[in-house]
Amino acid sequence: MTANTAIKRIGFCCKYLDSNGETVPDKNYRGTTVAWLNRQSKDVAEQRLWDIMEHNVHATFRVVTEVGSMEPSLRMMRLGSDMLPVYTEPTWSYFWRRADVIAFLERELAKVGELARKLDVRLSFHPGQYCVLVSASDDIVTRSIDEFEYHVDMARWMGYGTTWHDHGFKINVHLSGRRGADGIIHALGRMSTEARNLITIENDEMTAGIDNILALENHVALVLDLHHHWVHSASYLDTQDDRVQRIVNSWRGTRPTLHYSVSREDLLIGHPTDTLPNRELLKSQGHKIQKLRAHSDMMWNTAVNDYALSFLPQFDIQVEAKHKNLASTALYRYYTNL
DNA sequence: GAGGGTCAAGTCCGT
DNA sequence: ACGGACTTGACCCTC
Repeated sequence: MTANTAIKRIGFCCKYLDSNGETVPDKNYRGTTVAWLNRQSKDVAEQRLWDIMEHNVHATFRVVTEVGSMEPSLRMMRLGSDMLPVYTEPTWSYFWRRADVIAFLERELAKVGELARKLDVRLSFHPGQYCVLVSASDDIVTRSIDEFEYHVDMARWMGYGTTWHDHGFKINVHLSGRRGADGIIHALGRMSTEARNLITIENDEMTAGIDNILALENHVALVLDLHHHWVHSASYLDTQDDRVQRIVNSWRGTRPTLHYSVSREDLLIGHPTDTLPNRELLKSQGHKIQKLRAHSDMMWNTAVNDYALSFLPQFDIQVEAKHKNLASTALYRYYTNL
C-alpha cells in the first residue's frame, strides 16, 4: 500500500495516441519479426534488436512522463508486452542474456520505474494469448512460465515485485486451459517470488468465469473483467455482490483494478447509447457471441459507463478500447461531468 | 510511396 | 480433423 491509493484511476492499454488518433512514434514501441531476423546476418539482427530495445525503453520513459503529466486520476496504463521482442523465442533469446544488454536494461528500466513512482503512474503488464499457464501440455506450461517471467524481469528491473502488488502493479493473465485453477497453484510453485507477488488472474469470456477464478481467491489477486463477465454470463454485477467483494478481498488491501470494455459500436449500429446491451436479446437478433467479444473504439454507451463507474469507489478502471487513451480520457470526462 | 502479405507462440468454436 | 476467430496493428517486401 502506498499513500496514493485513495486516487480513483481510469487507465488505458499499451498504446498512446495523439488527439487525432495517430500513434505517437516516440511514445510507442517498434517491433520486428522472427522471420525477418532469421533472414539477416547475426550482426544486422543483433543491431536491430539493440536499436529496438533502446527505442522501446526510452519510449516507455517518455510515455510515463506524458501520463504522469495528466490529471492524477488518469495516471494509469498497461505497458505493451512487445517492449523486448523475441525475449523468449528460442533462436534469439540469447541476445537478452548479453551482459551489455542486461546492463542497459538494469540502468534504464530502473529510471522508468523511479519516474512512474515519482509521478504516481500505476503500471501493469498483460502477457498475451500464448501465455497459458494451465495448458494440458507440460511443454506449453513451461514455455508459458518463461513468458510470464519475461514480464517479471521487466517489472523487476523497474523495481517492482519485492512486495505484494507494490504501487498497484500487476501482471495479469487469463485462466484459459484445461488444468483450470489447480494448474495456477501448481505453476505458482515454479515461479519467482516477484512473479507470485505480481500475478493476477482474470475471468475470461468463454471458459473461466468469475466463479472459476474465485477458486484462487486465497492464492492470487483477481481481476474482474466486466465485459468478459457479460459475454460469459449475459448478466451485470452489483457492486455489493458477494463475489465482487471476494475479488476485492483477494487483493489483500491493495486497491484492485478491473477491466472495462464494451462490444464494438459498428456491430451495434442503432443500439440506444443509454441502454445496457442485453446479450440474450442481441443473440436472438442474430449477433454471434464471438463478435460481441471484440472491443469498441470508444466507450459509446452511457448506461454501461454508469455501470462500470459504479465500481470506481472500489476499483481502478482499466479501459480496453481501440482508441486507447482517447477512450479512457473521454470516460473520465464523462465521469467528472456527471 | 503505396499497397498487400506476413507475423513465435494457444485455445476454442463451428463445420 | 481443420480452418478461422481472437486481436491487431506494424513491419517488410515488391512494384
